[in-house]
Amino acid sequence: MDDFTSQCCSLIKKVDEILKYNSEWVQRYGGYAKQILLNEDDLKYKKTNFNEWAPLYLYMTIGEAKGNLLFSLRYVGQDVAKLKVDGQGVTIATNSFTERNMRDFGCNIHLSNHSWSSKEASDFRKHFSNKPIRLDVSKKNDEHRVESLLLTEFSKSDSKDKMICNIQPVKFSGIARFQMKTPLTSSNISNICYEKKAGSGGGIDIISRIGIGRGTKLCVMEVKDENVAAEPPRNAVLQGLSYGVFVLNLLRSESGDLWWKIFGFKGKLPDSLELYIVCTMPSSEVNDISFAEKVINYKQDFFHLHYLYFQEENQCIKKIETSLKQCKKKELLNDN
DNA sequence: CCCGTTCAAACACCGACGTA
DNA sequence: TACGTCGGTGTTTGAACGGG
Repeated sequence: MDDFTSQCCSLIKKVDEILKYNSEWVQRYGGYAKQILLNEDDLKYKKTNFNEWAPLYLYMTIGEAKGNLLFSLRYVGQDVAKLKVDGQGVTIATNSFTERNMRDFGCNIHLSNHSWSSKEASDFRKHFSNKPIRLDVSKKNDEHRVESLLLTEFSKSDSKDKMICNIQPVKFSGIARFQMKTPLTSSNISNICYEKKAGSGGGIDIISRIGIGRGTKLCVMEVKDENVAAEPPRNAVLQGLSYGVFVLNLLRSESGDLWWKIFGFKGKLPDSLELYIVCTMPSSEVNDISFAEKVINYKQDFFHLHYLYFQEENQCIKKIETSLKQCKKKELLNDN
């Protein structure tokens, strides 16, 4: 076993112990799952009342999905408004985002429960469809922006202008983008902590389904907005792996079959899972591919390690280099 | 501002594909 | 073989666009 693999194994063991020692998540996440599934039909119905209009995308937190079913509307991954659907129809409110909308996107439209079909709401959508330049120079939100670009790319259902195929992001009820929160903080790999407070743990950047047909696999992607020596790809793999250990524990917990459903699978939870862990970051001059296709056994399940290096251009993902073979386009496979 | 036109999103259906 | 999931195609619907 090479050094990196043994580093992975000791990390898996450590996270496994943390989750065993702090078992309160089992009940907590079981409760989330029941509430989210109870709300599923309501959420789908609410969505039939309006269209998602690029480049504004619908998001929902776990809290919103299990509670009030407010949609978050985001531009380049940043909250710009909340949508509410009730007996009165669809309404949009910018409430606490107004100031940042002005500061970051030059948007001076203030909405407080305006109708989705009102002139004001239409002007608001139009402002963002003109692709406003981010006025804020700090790159604080760049990871959210990059995540959003990747989600838009992976969500495409037409392979003609899709960089890679057979990948679809997991969304609540197939509708709202979300971040799968974990009870772990893993941003510092050498100091993984447990978080009891709901919503305070680290989130899985992108959780997606990969493959075609019955054997479609779940995939945890750890996204970085930079590919620099201080945060090398291997660290992203380790961070993704720590979240992966949580996902497998969740799927093997008493609410595992419910979460399998939430992740968008219609069939039975498999007896043995293959969970893909993908380091997802911008291409560098020499991309680290040393960990590609490593398989690590964990109880009855398996982790598969992969990379996905991308280039962007003009707010779009333009080129992807990946070890995910099942995602490669046919014409590219035949070229070899 | 209204209303017909145009365009993009959503939907319904089904074939391809890969797995149990 | 049966089944689950992605994506292709054609149609419907929601919202933008533009002329008057």
